[in-house]
Formats: sequence, structure tokens, C-alpha cells
Amino acid sequence: MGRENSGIGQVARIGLGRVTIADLAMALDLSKGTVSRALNEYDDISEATKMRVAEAARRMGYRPLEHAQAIRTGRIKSIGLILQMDEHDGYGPFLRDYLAGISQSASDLGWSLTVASAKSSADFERTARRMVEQRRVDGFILPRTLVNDTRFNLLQRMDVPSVLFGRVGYGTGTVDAGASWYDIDGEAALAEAVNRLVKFGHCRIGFVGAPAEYNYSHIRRDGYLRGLAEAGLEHDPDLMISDVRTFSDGERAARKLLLLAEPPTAIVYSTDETALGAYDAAAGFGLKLGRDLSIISYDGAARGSYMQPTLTTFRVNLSEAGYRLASLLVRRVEGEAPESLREMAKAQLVRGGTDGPAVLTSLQLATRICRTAA
Amino acid sequence: MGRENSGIGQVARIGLGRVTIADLAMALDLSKGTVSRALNEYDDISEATKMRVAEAARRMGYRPLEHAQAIRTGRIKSIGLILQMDEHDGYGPFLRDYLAGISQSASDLGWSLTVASAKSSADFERTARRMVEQRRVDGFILPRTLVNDTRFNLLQRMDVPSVLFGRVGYGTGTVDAGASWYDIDGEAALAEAVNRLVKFGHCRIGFVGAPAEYNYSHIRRDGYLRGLAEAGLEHDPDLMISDVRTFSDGERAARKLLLLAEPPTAIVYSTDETALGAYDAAAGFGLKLGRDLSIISYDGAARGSYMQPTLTTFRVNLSEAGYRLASLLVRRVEGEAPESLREMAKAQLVRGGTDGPAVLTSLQLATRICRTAA
DNA sequence: CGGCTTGCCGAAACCGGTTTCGTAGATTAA
DNA sequence: TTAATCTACGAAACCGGTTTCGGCAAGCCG
Repeated sequence: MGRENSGIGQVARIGLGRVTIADLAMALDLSKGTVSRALNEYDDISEATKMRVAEAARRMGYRPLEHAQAIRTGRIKSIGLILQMDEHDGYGPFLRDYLAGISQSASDLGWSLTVASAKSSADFERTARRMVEQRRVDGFILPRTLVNDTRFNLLQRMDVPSVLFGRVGYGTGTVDAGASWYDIDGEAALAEAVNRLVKFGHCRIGFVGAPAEYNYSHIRRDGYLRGLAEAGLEHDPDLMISDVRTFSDGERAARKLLLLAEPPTAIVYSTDETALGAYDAAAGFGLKLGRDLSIISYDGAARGSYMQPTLTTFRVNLSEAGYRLASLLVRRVEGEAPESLREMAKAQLVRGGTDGPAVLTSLQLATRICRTAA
Repeated sequence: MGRENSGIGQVARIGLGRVTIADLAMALDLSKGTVSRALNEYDDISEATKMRVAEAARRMGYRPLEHAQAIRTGRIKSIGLILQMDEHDGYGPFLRDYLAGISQSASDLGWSLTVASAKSSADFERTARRMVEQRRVDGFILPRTLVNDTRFNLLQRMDVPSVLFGRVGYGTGTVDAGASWYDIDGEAALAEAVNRLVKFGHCRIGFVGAPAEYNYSHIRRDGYLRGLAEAGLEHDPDLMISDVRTFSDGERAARKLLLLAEPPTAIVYSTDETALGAYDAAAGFGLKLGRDLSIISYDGAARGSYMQPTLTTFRVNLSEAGYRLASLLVRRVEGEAPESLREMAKAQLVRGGTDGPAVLTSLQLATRICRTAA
């Protein structure tokens, strides 16, 4: 820049000539302050004046300049979201729905959505700090919560509002302390999955769990266990494999379960990503999914619906989740107590072709597998 | 709000107690204005003072409050991106990379990314207008450009800077008038695809084009034609099908081409989405992709790499694209002429299993198809 | 040595809002 | 009727920056 520079670059500036609060005041023959207080529903302004002001504002197309307000109020009316590049997956094709839900909600409330990305968890901290210091956001939505979530701890220390997608602190003394969240009831879903399989006649049902650092891992496992208990089935620890992270981990897990002396005739997976591994494992043993082996999983990732047969899974409505998360965060920033800002939703079963009536007993299955493996 | 309300809600506010420019001025025993000009490299400030100020700013951890600057400068240093929900696909699983590229670039330049969504093209206009009126963004990135792109026209009329991902105005007199863009050279890619197939010994090569409203459709078709010409192959209009939009359109197109008296032994597709339809069409005729029929397409969508065999396609680096787009937009907002802000990149061939040496002639293929169809 | 630049900075206005404070006039209470 | 209280608004300070303007002091020139 510099003085002599002025006018050189024909700098492109966005939409000049807005109608300001001063224009309004002028037109109404009121003072700026009165107009401002009228618009903000202060109660030392008469109803008549409020009406006049609101009417004129509408007529003249007045839109407050939000960052001008922000410098005084400290609120920029913007939701922060940091995409983490280090996590596997990251919503896949549904990221768009998720973002649309958030931004739609934000837009409905007069807010906006600011997106950043981070390559690591250290990078998350730097990015979050920067966004807060520059007041680009009023708070954050934190997806994929961990049992001990450093992101949440950081924001809490910095006294920055946040809303979690998922809960935190499973099994610790301080569950959800001071957190507001939106979560899908994974426990109910997995219990229902077990229940469904039991109705199909399965009595040995395996479980493949997710990495222990994710809070949902424990909740989904609890759902599996509750499902067994409700069906009066005893719980065999051999049927449970945990800390399964990737596609190929999922394949290994299925193989291991199927090679048991008494293999499960059905397996409940905690995530779609890992459940897809079961396709290859089943094929390896010459088993047809949905007939010889039933699979139900959780997430509703798109890939499952392109598979042959399509994956039976509990789908999470990410658009709805985004919408709710954003409105919770706005209320949080506006001062509501975190304890009152918690919502639980249900996942919806998407019937695919990977589950069905048990046609083989565990022992029959074992013999078939034995033959193939030999 | 209201006067009596103050203090009631224990309103959560983000990070108070920042160091302001006044603090800096105080500490340095300079005036606010001088400090500001020093930081902004005005040249009526001595080098010595600039150094002192920069040093102190660093030491005290000063970060300008961007929306405070914005109210004077008119620049909020934010990039706008509107996700359109009405378009099929929308980058699928690569949306995250795309967003990461944009936000990374923005962040490197001290900017940020504001995301909104629109359900229709009318909604796009409303959303864009609102974002501009409230000065939430300085300009927009417009992906998936059309030949006649109303979004671009709108922004141009409103005098709002934009950068296109793809070009506009194919075949009209006013190609790219006043537009800055980043594009992948689809013409080169498709010409290369044809060239590759020719080297494999194919001499009847079909083409499946995308809907005519997309600017890239014409460019990719030109690439196909150029590839033919370079190989000295004559162009048979029967081998070209255009306006193919969806998966099942793609399947129909393949079927139609294969049922010709002299069917193509290879087909070049304009998009992965439609190319996936060729799998089913080929299976329907009992043809093995990569042996009996070769397919090459364009996009690099993830699904192709999960197919059996994997899809040979030209992959677009969306992270890089996002990165470049964002920096072009920033330069555009800062006043550079649109004509100087145009970049072309190359798509990269991902060798899959759907293409290979021609083992059948067109006529042999025709006989096989005829047998199967009968 | 005086006049004229030039370099460098302070003072103050400004951007578009919000919020505090004071007060005229109407209303109520004494 | 007068004093006290409300009601409803204006004036002005303020938020954290940017930008304009004016002027002092040093340097240059003849």
C-alpha cells in the first residue's frame, strides 16, 4: 500500500453503497442510537417507534453489517468447523449433506459457517487458536469425539463455546462435564441389530468394535451386549473383537471369528468401513453374505449401497445432525447452559442384502469353512 | 436484550483481553495511526520504526481484528463457496480434499473460507446476495461451470469478484470475457486417452459425452476428436453419444454403442459416474472389461477404484485445484486483472484394469455380442 | 541564510455499528 | 399543585482498526 499507491490497482471491492444505520436514522428523523436500540428490541424504546423502524428497515433493505456489530458485541455470528485430514474417512460422500445441514441452520438463524482444515491434532490447536484470536468464529462444532478429547479440553480451557457431535468421557467420572452435544443413539441401534438377528434365528452373534479412543466404540459395544442380554443369550468373549480400524482390519476380524470352533452365523460391525472387509472374508471362505453369514453394521456410508449384496446398516442422517448441531451451538453462544443443550437422535435401519434368516447352525458353518480352508 | 437484561444470561463470549493496536501504540510511545501505517507498510513511515513496530507486534502477540479492519477497508478476507445441492455428485468423497485445498490456501494467505449451501439456482442467487450484502465474503469460487453460467453472470453484474473452476462460454463469441479461472485440461486428457487406446491397437473408439450445458462437455469432446485426428482415424458420428448424465444413461449409451453393426472395441467416457454404467452393460453382454472392451474415463472419482476391475481414468487433483483457486481469488480481490489470473493444469492418468490391448476386432466383437443377445 | 522540499509522525476524522448517560416531557404520587 | 418517577429519546463515547491532513524538523539548493 502506501499513499501514492491509492487508485493504482483498481481494487475490486464488493458492493458499495449499502444502506447504513445512519441512513435509516436520517430517513426516520431519529438518532443512530435510537434506531439501533429499536432494532435490537431494547425496552426503553416505544412500541410505535420499534414498528416504524422495523418497517423502514424492511422497506429500505437495511442489513446490519455484521462485522461492524461484532467489533462492539464480540460476536461474529459464525460457526467454526475444522476438517481433520488425519482421520480415515471423514464422512465420505456425505460431507456435503453434513455441511449443508450446518450451513442451512446457520443461514436460518442469520449466522454463517467458517471452514478450516487441519492436518494433525497439533495443527487443530493452532488453527482453532488463530480462528478465535482473529474472532472469525464464535464457537466450534466438534465431530468424531474421543473418550478423552483434547480438542474439547482445549476449547473449554480457552472458554470457547463448542458443541460435540457425539459424547465424551465414557467410563470416566466426568462424563460430558460442561459439554453440549448431539448424538445418535448407537447403543439402541446395535441392540436393535442384535435383536433383529436373533429374530432371524441367529444365536451366535459376533461383534466387531471400533478403536477404543472413540467414545462411540464403547457405546456401541454396550448396545451389542444389551441386545444379547435382552435376547437372553449369553455373552461369549471370543465373539468380540475390538480396536478394529480399517477395511483390512475388518476383514481380518471376520476371518478370525469365522475360524473359531463355533463361529458366529452373524456379525455386528461398529462401522461400515470395517464391515466392508467382511465381503472379502466371506468370499474367501465361499460364503454368501445374507445367507451363510449375516452382517449388520452402522454408519450408512455410501459404499455399502453399491456393494453386492448391499450392506444392511444403520444410517445416520448427517444433514439433520448438522442442522441440529448448528442450532445448538448458536444457543450455546447466546448463553444457554450446556446441560440444557443435549439431543439424542435415532439411526435408521437401511435393509440391505447382508442379513437374513439363519440357514446354517454354527457347527454346520464351521464344517463348511473347514472344508474350504483345507 | 434490553438494559435490564445485562448480565443475566452469563453470555459466553470468545477470548477477551486481546492486545489491540492501542496497546501497541502505548508500549511503543507512538500514535495508533502510526502503528497502523507501519504494519501496513505505508512508505511515509521510516524503516526503523517499521522494524520496531513489527518486532513489538510479534513479541506482544498482536493479531489485527479482521472485522475491525473490514469495516474501514471493505475487505473481510474471506472466500465464499456455495455448495449446490441440486447437482448430482458434487465431488463425492473428494469434497473434503477440495475444501482442504481451499482452506489451506486461504489460511496461508491470512484469509478464511465461508461455506453456504443452496438448494436451487434461485437459492444460489439469494444466498450469494445475502453473503455479499452482509459482507461475509469478498468473492466466490464457482465450481462446475456451465457454458452459460448464470451464477457467473450474476456476480459479474453485482461487481463481485469470482474465480471459476472450469471455463465458460464455449463456442460463443465471448469466451471467458472478464473471467478468471482454473481448469484442468480435459481436451488434452481425452486426446491422450484416445492415443493410448490407439497404441493398444483399437481402431474403433466410441465416445460418451456429458450434458451440453456443462462447458467441459464440449472441451472433452474436442479432445476426443483431436485424438482421433492425431491418430489418423476417421470420425464416425455413430460412435458418439452425447448428453449422458447419470449412471444408467451411461449404461444405455454403452449398450447402444455395442449393438452397432461395427461396435467400438474401446469407449472413452467424459465422466466416471457415467463410465461406471459400462460395467453393467459389459456384464450384460458377457464381456470382460479391459480385455473384450476397453474403457477410459475422466474425473478420478473414488468409486472407480473399488470396482472390479478398477476403472482407468484421468484423475483431477482437487486439493491442488482448491489451493490454486483460492489464491487466484485472493489476487483477484486484491485488484489483479482477471485476464492474468488463469491457470491450466493437467489431469493424471490412473491406470486401472478397464483398458488394454485390443484382442478382438470390431467384427469379432459384434459376433460375440450378437450371440449373447440372441 | 532563507526558502523549498522531503521524511516522518501526531491528531483527528472516519467506518458502521452498540452502549452509556443524561434529560425533556409526560405521568404518577403526595 | 408540586415533587418524584417513568418513558422515550438524543448526544456522545466507544469498539478497533484505517486514512486524511497538517506540521515540525532536517536536508538541499542557490
